[in-house]
Amino acid sequence: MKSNFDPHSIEQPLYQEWEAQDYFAPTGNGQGYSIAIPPPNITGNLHMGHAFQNTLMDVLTRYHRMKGDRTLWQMGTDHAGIATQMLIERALNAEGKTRYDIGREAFLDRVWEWREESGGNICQQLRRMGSSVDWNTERFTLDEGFSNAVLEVFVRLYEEDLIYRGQRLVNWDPQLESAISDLEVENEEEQGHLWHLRYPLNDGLTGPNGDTWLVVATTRPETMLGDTAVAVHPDDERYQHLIGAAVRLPLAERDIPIIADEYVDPEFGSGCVKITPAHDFNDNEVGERHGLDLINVMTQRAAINDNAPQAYRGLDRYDARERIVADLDALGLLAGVEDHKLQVPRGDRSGAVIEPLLTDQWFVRIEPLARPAIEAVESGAIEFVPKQYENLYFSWMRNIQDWCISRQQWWGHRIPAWYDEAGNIYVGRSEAEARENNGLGEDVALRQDEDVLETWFSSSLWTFATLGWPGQTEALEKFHPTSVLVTGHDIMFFWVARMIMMTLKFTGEIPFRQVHIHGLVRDADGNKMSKTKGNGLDPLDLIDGVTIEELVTKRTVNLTQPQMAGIIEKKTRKEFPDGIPSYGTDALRFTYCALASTGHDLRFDLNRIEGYRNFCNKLWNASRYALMNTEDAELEGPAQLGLADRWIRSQAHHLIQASALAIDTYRFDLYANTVYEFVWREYCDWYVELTKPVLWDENADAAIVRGTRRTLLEVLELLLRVAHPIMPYITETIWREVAPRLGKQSDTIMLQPFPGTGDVAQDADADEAVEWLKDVVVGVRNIRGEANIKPGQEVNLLLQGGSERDHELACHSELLVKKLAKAGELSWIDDDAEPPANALALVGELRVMVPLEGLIDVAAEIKRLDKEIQKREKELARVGAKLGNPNFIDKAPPEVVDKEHAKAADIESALAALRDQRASFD
RNA sequence: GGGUGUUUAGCUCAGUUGGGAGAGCGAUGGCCUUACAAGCCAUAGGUCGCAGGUUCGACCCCUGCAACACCCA
Repeated sequence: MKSNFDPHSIEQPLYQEWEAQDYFAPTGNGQGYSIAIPPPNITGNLHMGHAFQNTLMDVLTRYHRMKGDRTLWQMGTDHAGIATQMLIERALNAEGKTRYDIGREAFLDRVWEWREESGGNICQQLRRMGSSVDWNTERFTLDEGFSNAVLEVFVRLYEEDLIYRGQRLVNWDPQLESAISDLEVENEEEQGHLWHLRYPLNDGLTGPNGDTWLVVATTRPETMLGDTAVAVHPDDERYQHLIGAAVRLPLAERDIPIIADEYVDPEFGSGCVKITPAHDFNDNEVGERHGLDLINVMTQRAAINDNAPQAYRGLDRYDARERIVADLDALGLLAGVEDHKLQVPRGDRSGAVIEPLLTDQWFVRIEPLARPAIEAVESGAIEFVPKQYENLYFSWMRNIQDWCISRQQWWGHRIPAWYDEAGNIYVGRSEAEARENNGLGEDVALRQDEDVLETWFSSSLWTFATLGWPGQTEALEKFHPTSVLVTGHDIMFFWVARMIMMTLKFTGEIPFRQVHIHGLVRDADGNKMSKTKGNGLDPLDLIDGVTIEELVTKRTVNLTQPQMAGIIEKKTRKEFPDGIPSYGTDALRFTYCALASTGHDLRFDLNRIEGYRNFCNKLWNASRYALMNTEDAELEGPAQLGLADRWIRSQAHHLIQASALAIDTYRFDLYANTVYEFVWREYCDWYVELTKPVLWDENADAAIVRGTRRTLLEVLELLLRVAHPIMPYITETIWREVAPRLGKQSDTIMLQPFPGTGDVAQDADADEAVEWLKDVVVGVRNIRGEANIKPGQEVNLLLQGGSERDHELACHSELLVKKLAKAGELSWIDDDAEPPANALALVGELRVMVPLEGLIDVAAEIKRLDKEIQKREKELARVGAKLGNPNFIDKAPPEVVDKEHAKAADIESALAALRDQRASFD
C-alpha cells in the first residue's frame, strides 16, 4: 500500500467491478427494503443537491443490504417536459427554426435523439458517487411500460369523474405559452409602481371627499380593460351610499357595479379595489361570489386581444400599460403614481412574468384523493422525519386546489382524449378504445388533444409504476410500499403529496413508510447555489479536482446574465486561487453525511471536505500499520488479549451500537461523527499507540502478541464494515487486504454483514483501566507540554497515594504508561514520604509526579498550578453553593445530592494536594 | 399579514426524557517520535440572542421580544 491514500486509482475500477458483478441487485430472502430514487431529470447534470441526496440514499441502501435485507434501490429518470422541450427549442432557434417549422413528429424525433445521446449523462455521474442503484431495473417516465401506467391512471380517473376538462384561471407562462403549476411560480419582490386611477361615478353621485370619481390602485393598469366591478369593504362608512351604484370604466366605456366584499382592505389606498376576475386569482374569487362577468383581454402571448377597445388590440401587455396610463393621464383620470414594491410572479424555468389567464385545461379533482392521503399521515402509516414537516404537509393538503395537469407542450405523455367536430370529448387508452366505448364509427372524424400531461403527473406514480404496475408483478409484491423516500422539502408538494394521493388511489397502499426530508446544499456563505450567482460547485470537481481556469470557465459560460461574468470570475479567483484539489468520492460522501443535521440546510465548506479527505488518509495509514504489523505473522494459535485489546473491542461495541442507531434514525451526522471519533480518537490515537510496546517488544509473550495482532485486524475489519455505507471505496479496498488475513473469503465487503453488537463484547473493566491509563498519560503530557520538556526527553515518574486499585492498574499498565508518556522509571513512594521537588498531576487520589531535576521551569510550573487551583476553586464554589442551599438538599433526588457531595469531596482533596504542592515552591 | 425553523467558542455545527457547556476547522506554542507533516503533543477561547416565568436547579420547559432564513397569502 502506498503511504498516501489515492482515491483516483481505486474508485472507478471498483465501481465497474461492483456493477459488472451485479452486487447492486436485490438478493437473499431477508425482509424487503426499497428506496425509489427521486428520478433525476434527463436534462440535468449532477449538482450538489443530487450528490448529497444520493449519498444519504446510498448509505441507507448499503446499510440495509449488509444487514441482510432484500434491498432494492430503484433507479430511473424523469422526462422533464418543460426543461427538455426548452433545451431542444433553443437548439432549433439557434438554427433559425421553431418547433412549428418542423412539426410535432420531427420535433419529438429530435428530442428522443438528444435523449439517446446526452440524456444518460446524469446516470454516469451517479456512478461516480458510488451509488449502488440497481441498474437492471432502470426506468424512464416515457418508456413504454411507464407510459401505459400513466394512460391507465388517466383513463380510470376520467371514468370516475376525478379528471375533468374546464375553463379556469391558471398560471400562464406567456413565453412558454403553457400553463404551469403554481408551484413552479416564484414570487419575488421587485420594484414597481402603484398607479392610482379615477373611475368616474355615474348618476351624479359623489365619493367621500365630494369627488365625482372613485380612486382605485393597481400595479397592473393594463388589466383595467377587463375590470367588471369596483369593490369596497361592506363596513366602510365612506362608501355605504355607493354600494350597488356604478362607475364608468374609462377607455373601455362600460358601466361596472360597485360591490361590497370582505376581501377589500379598507386601510389600503382609498379602500376601493378594481375587480378583474379574468386576470387575477383573488378577483376571480370575488367575481364568483358576486356573479361578475369574466372578460379576458389578453392573448396567450400576453398581448391585448379583441375584447379590448380597438386602440389597444395587439399591443404587448407592457406597451399597453404605457399607453393606458398615458391615455388616462390625458383624460385627467390618473390620480398619481408612486414607487411600490410588489411580489412579481415569474416562471421558474422561463423567468417570464406569469399572467393569470383563462384557458381550457384538464384538472384532477383533488378533494376525494386528498382525504385518504391526509389520513395516511395522521394515522402514522406514513411518518415524516423530521416530524415537523407533517404540519407543513397537513396545511398544504387541507387547502389544496384542483390540480391542473395539462401543459401546452409536445414532449410528454399526450393526453388520451379525442374530440369530434362538435367538440365532444372521448377518452380511452387509445383512439380505437375511445371509438369503441362510445360507438363511434370510422366515419366520425376525431382529433386528439394537443396537450401533454405535466411531468409531475407521471412522477406521482413513481413508486409503483417503476415496479411494473398495472401488472401484478413480483417486484410490486416484494418492494411496495417502499421503505423510505429521501427528498428535499422543496418538492414536498410537487411530488411527495401527489405520490401519496395517487399511490393510495391505485394500489390501496402507501407509497413509502417514511419520508426523510433533508436540507438543501448552500455555499459556504449560506447562499443558494445557482448558475446565475456563479457560486455553484460541481460534485465531480470536488472528487477529481479542477484548475482555477476551468472553474472560471464553467462558472461564466452560457450565463443568462452575461454581464455578471466579471464579478463571478473575480469572486471565484478570490475564493479558489489555486482551483480545487481532488478530494475523492469517499471524502465528499463523508462531508455530506457529517453536515446532514436534522433537516436543516447545510453550508458546504471546502475546509470540511479537506478534513475528511485527511480522515480517509488517516484510516488508510492506520490500516497500513495494521497490515505491516501482521505481515507474515502466524495468527492461528493460542492468543491472549491484553488490556488495550479488550478496551478497543469494547469501544467497537459502542461504535456498532451508536452507528446502527444513528442510521436507523437518519442521523447521518452522528453516524459520521461516531465513525470519525472511533477511527481517529480511539483506534489511532490510543489503540495503535498501545500496541507498539507489545509488538515491538522482542521478549513479549507470543500469545499476547498474537492477541494484539488479531485484535488490530479484527477491529479494523469490523470498523471497515461499519464505515462501508458512508465510504464505500476506501473500505472495500482496505478490506480486501485485511479480510484474507482473518480467513474471510469473499470478493466484496458490500455483501458482508453489518456488524452487530453481539460480535464484540463490552468490557467495563478494560474501559476503566484504559481511562485510568489515559488520565495518567495525559497528566504527564500536560506537564511536559507546559513545562517545555523536549518531546524526546525521557522523564521519571513517581507515584504516591492512590487506592489499591491504582496500584493494581499501575502494575498492569506500567509498560504502556512508560511508552506513551515517554517515561524512564516508574516508581512508588510511601504515602508519608517527602517527595523531591516535582510537577504534579492528579488522577483521583493518585499523585503522579515528575521530579524537577533541572528539567522543569519552576516559574512555569507555579503558573500551571495556580491555574489548576483557580479552576478547582471555581468548581468548588459552584458545588458548595448548591450544597449550601437547603432547598436543594430537601427537594433534589437523593442520588443527585450524593453525587454533589462526592464531587465536593473530590475537589476538596484535589485542592488540598494542589495547595500543598504550591506551598512547596514558596 | 399568517406559518415554520434558526440564534451555543473567531467560523460551521452537535448537545438524546432539566442535574458537571462539546466537536471539527481556525488561532497559539512545541515536535520530521520506525502507519500517517493530509501527521503528533499541548494550550487558549463561550453572560448558550434578549427579558421574564416555572423549578431546589434551565442551553433544555412556558410567555413575550428581537434578528435572520424559508414557506404561504
